[in-house]
Amino acid sequence: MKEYPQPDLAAITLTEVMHALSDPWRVGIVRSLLEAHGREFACNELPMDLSKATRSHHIQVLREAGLLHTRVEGTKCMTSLREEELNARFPGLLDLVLATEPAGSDAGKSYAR
Amino acid sequence: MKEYPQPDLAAITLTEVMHALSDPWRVGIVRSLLEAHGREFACNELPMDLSKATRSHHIQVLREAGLLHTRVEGTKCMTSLREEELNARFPGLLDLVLATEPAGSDAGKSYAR
DNA sequence: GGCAAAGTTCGATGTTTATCGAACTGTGAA
DNA sequence: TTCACAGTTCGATAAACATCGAACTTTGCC
Repeated sequence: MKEYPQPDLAAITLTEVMHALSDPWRVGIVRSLLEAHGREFACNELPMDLSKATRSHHIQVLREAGLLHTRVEGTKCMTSLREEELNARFPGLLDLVLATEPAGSDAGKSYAR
Repeated sequence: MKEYPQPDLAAITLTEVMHALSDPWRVGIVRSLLEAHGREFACNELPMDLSKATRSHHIQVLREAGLLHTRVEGTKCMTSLREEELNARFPGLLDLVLATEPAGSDAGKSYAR
């Protein structure tokens, strides 16, 4: 598979990270990863009702904004949160995501739009 | 002039507020208001190199996302940050804006793109 | 080799967005 | 009332974005 270049977090602006988090699906992904406490996810493990292409797109946006790390493992690509780095560069950001309850707070497994 | 309806912050999602802050001009406005420590600004006091129409647009986006309060005073409209409410609803958000230095950190008075 | 599984890339499409100038609306003052 | 000032609203335009199905690429496995 491909290589996954990781941007240097120092070069990411607040605006860019905010843009990455301005989509409900993407906030949902970050929240899931936060709640999973370090566990990695394969793309299609994320319970989103979207096509493969769109899912891949959202993960790419998050990766390019410095939020995600992706490791290739066989045919899968395991994705995790760059938690420590993010806490250093944008202190309070992840806490905010975790503390702010999702829009449709009835949602259980799969993300609400 | 018009009335300025204020949304209830409880109804604003994290995604919406993130979207409002996903533009460099708008982050600049919020940062200015934060640094001004409670002082109100008239629209055209904000040192942005944009047309009146665009400036008005950005302020509207921020207002509709619950970030700004606008008070009519004569022909001007004085704008301020809903600081306390925001700290209650999105704890850490404004600290984050304040703590994260602007992109072009050489910028002095007027906002960098 | 042949095949399935997991992602990515490639158009295409429809929606949203930022931006502007121009026209409009109130307000206050001469 | 006439004028200027501060904002808003209205097209219009160009760029960015979300979304999908289809085609493609890698990898692992039989």
